[in-house]
Amino acid sequence: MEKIQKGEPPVSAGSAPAGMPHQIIEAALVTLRTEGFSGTSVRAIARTGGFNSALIFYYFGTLNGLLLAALDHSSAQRLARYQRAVDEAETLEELAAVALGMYREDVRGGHITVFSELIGASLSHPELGPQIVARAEPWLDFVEGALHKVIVGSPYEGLVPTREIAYALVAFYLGVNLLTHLDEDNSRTEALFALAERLAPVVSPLLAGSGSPAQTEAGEDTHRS
Amino acid sequence: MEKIQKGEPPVSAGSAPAGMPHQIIEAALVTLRTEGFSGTSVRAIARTGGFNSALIFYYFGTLNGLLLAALDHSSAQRLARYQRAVDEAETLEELAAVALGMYREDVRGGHITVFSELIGASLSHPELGPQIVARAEPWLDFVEGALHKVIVGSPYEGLVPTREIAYALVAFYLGVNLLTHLDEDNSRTEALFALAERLAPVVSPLLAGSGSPAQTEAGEDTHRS
DNA sequence: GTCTATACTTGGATAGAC
DNA sequence: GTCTATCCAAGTATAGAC
Repeated sequence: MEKIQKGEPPVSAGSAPAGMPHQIIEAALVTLRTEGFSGTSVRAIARTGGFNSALIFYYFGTLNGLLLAALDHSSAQRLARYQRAVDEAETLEELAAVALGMYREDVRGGHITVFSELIGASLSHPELGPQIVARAEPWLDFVEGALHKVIVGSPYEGLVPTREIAYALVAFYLGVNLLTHLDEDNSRTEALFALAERLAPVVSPLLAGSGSPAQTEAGEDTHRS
Repeated sequence: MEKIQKGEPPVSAGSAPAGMPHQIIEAALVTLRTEGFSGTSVRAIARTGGFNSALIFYYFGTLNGLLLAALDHSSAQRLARYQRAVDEAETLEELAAVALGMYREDVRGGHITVFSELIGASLSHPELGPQIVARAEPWLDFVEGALHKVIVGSPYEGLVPTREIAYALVAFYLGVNLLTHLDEDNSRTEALFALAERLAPVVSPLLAGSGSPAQTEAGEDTHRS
């Protein structure tokens, strides 16, 4: 019903570049970035890539299938690259710099745009929702790993709910990207990252082990559970 | 060309409830929430509201015109209500509680969904972008005002770039809402707000005037600029 | 002021020729 | 494997009857 039945085409989401399927994925990404989700029709993608629209159904079965494959493709590439950058960073300052670099690249390349578009789309196409959630999970792991790097060894180790904070950061990153695309000049977001860079050297020594972390000095912890 | 030319209909975006136009706006909001942007066609709205689709063009000229009017309507209502709630809050703890209440209400009512949908849409319909930006501005002011309430009188007064932080908070709120709609169970976001409520009593005393704000105690400020 | 009918365009998807 | 031709559903918008 919702599966392709003809000849079992050779591609399942997230494979290596290989001829026509790869060309189609690239065309889908370009279209998604330049036309947005609602402009990304089968016909538009085919026009962008200069191939016939029937090929999309031959290789990916449905338009959504292609879109998810395209998301996997761009996601896997970026995740691997960013992971390397984070691995090399040691201090909070360096991590902030890495984040700024990621952000700039994502804005220029429109990568997050693709993700945001599909999230927006999944609001109206509920069948996409779970698929998108699954694809956000690796990014949560990624951010959580980066958090661990700066927390381990500090007095806050074990006290900070890194999962929750990772979730918050991903949400923030997504929202910033959405808002950035509305403003033609990105001055506000740039100001934000500049602020983060200015703040990092201030927060850093705290992590290095200065004082007692989560301790209410006033006797105010009335309701604990 | 892009303006209505027939009879200069009596509604311009953001007016008070009045018969048919108001009924159309309500139908548009319901459709936006239940079907998402790409499901919110003229026909779908008319079906939802039980009126003829031609009325949309009569009263609002174009579908986008209606959508923006609908956004104005829901936005103005919520802003006024939330402003009252913030006015009554005094401490950081109370503000966190207010934020949680806003969030829960926005999720249930799908208000932010509407906003997110239109932001997503403006990626593919660039002509919408500036209109959406303009409609985000009052919310920035709102959040900045709330920030001032907690900062004034603290040692951080004048040091904290409230505008940037307001921007960050709005972005975060938007991202959280997007992600929330993907997860059928909102446990993660709830955990996040619970964290904020637990954290507020910790941060609060700092604002009350404990120590020097931006001062590295370790001799580690090697690179300042 | 409100609705019916319809013109026109574009969308996803398939069948079958090459 | 790739392309042409086509079906059918849905979209925006308008003209004109009531």
